[in-house]
Amino acid sequence: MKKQHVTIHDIARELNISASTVSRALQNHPRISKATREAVQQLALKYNYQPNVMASSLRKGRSKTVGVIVPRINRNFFANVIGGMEEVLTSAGYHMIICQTLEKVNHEMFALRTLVNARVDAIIMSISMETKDHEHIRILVDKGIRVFFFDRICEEIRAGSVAIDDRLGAYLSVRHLLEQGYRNIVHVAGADHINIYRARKEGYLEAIREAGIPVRDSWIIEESLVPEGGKAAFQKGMKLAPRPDAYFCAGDYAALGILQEARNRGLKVPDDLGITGFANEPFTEFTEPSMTTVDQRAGEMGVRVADMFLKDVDRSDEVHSMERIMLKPELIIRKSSMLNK
Amino acid sequence: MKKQHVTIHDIARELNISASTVSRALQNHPRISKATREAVQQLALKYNYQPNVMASSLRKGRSKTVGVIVPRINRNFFANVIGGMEEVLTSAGYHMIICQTLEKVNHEMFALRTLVNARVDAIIMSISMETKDHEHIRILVDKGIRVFFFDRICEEIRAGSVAIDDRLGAYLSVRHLLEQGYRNIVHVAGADHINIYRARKEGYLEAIREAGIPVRDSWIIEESLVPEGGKAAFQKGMKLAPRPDAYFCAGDYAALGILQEARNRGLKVPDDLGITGFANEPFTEFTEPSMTTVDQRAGEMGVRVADMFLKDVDRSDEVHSMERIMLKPELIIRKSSMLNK
DNA sequence: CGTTTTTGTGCAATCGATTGTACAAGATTT
DNA sequence: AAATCTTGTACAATCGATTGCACAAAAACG
Repeated sequence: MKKQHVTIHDIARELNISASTVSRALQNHPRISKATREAVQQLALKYNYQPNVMASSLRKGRSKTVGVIVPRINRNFFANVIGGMEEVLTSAGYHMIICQTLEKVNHEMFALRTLVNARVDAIIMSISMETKDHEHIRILVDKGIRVFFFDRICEEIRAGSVAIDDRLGAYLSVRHLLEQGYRNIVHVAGADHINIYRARKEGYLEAIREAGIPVRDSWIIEESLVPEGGKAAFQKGMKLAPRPDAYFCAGDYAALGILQEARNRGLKVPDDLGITGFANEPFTEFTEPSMTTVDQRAGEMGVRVADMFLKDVDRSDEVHSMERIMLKPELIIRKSSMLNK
Repeated sequence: MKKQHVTIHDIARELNISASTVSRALQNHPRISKATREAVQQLALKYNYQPNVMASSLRKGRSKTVGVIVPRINRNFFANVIGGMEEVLTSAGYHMIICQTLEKVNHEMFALRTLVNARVDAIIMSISMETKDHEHIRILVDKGIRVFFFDRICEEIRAGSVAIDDRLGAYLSVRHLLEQGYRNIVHVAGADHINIYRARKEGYLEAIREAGIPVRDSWIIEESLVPEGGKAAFQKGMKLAPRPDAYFCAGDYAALGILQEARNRGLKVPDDLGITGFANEPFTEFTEPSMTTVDQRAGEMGVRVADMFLKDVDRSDEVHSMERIMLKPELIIRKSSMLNK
């Protein structure tokens, strides 16, 4: 096991110059003579010198690291966002430290603390399901820590964010159902305190109103957006009058539950029942029938929020941006909503 | 914007003691009097003191950070492994820096360099598809950098690893097909230089041999394990005699391609054709018919490899472990392979 | 009571890179 | 030729935490 790392001091010693000269030579400082500069750079290359990031970070007060907080890494959407961020950040010389909250607010607070503690240059996050109060985030923003949100953003806090237009996505989806001829459309909604679910509900309402259909509160069923939630919603839907002929779900997994339950009850999709989901989870392409859903452009979202951070980094600390980007969602029409009339 | 961080010097000044005493007090050094210790700890609490990780890392020569290299973060399997690692590492006070190779060997080399450069305490990786030569990894191991592999391990290098028993998984899957009465089983294989695909092929061969069926090379079709690869394999299969009655695919996406192509050709699954995949991708549960596959225990794999690292960290540098853990895969039997004879 | 041991704390160096300032030698100006 | 400017480099402080060593004061010992 050899000495692990070459330092500027090693190079300095070998060339009989000072470490500061080496440091400057490596940065192409104009005051360093061409001869010295070249000698240093050559030797650095020869020894494959790599600056110690920790030392440099300590001195410069920035770590070239971005903290990322997501509810779950293994959720397709988040994994895709992270993938997008990674490509951008890595090529800009940044690292990502990733934490998951598992939807718990105390995990979220812990993650924030450790990231601040690690002196990350920014935190990019999507808030947990449990997070209703945002004080723990606001405190950091007030301290001058750069925070960016994606997807599940927090409107009360002055911070940059990237999300898709959930309202539009929902609106397009419901309008599509209406165009197909479905009339009695139930909305299986997510928790109302999360902005994205609220926006989806609003998009639903907008489309329904626009079609001149009266809005009935009992047609909005809030459930956990998992297959079981979908099944529960289906049960509740069975008791409604008139009988629903379509379900617009705020999540694909809930839509899947509806699909399964409909099959169990002998209802044919899409003929007896139209179903649309939200998120374009990979499985939606392969269900029988394949499922209409809304793509959230996860990869692009990651790229955009990472870009936003990078643009911001270069500015002075005082003008921390708070641009709010909204991506257009894409309605993916598949068989579960195609009435061939 | 307030001063961002409290340091031991701030605490020292306030208590009129030296920074070194503060440092020791915080570490519960026995030489520090109870009175001082308590005063320091109280003040630290009051100001919410958090040690500067970079400073401490620089001094101690370890960063409390683990580098993770995966082909793609957004692949379900890898996202799950990472999720498992995260839970273990975070609660042990470690961070994860994540890099993806996108299956490119030059990305892999770049990631290794930046991670070494970031002074991570270990690198946990799954090698890229393109990686055939392992010198760039061996060099690091020889330098004393701790490397652990998971899933796509590199047998030539002395390093700890966690993988599932791919051979067994394949064997169980093919034996299951045989038990169901399928005889002419084609194997859609992955790239042979990747250990896991080789192992799956061997498992297939073992089951076939055990059943007393002659092994025919043309029945092993190497393809890219995506739906299109599956379709291509299906085409090739159509030309074989006798006609295959089942496909064991080294990946779920290829199995999906076969399923789709079979449907296009009017073949009924599982009656006319049995299909099994590998990986237990989420969608396999929802295809029609649902797909038999092998679960790779991704989350557990992440937990185990992270644990292996943690156990190793505490030991002296000289006895770097190279335990090789093999997890038992789980055959998930679903409809695509259930001949109800 | 003098000597040894223990206890509690501070000093200063260290990790490696960065950067303001100083300073000498050479180049340019007047 | 003296004064000024430019060029090239080194010194030393800094970022914040850690740690070997020194040393004084207190305690324990013979």
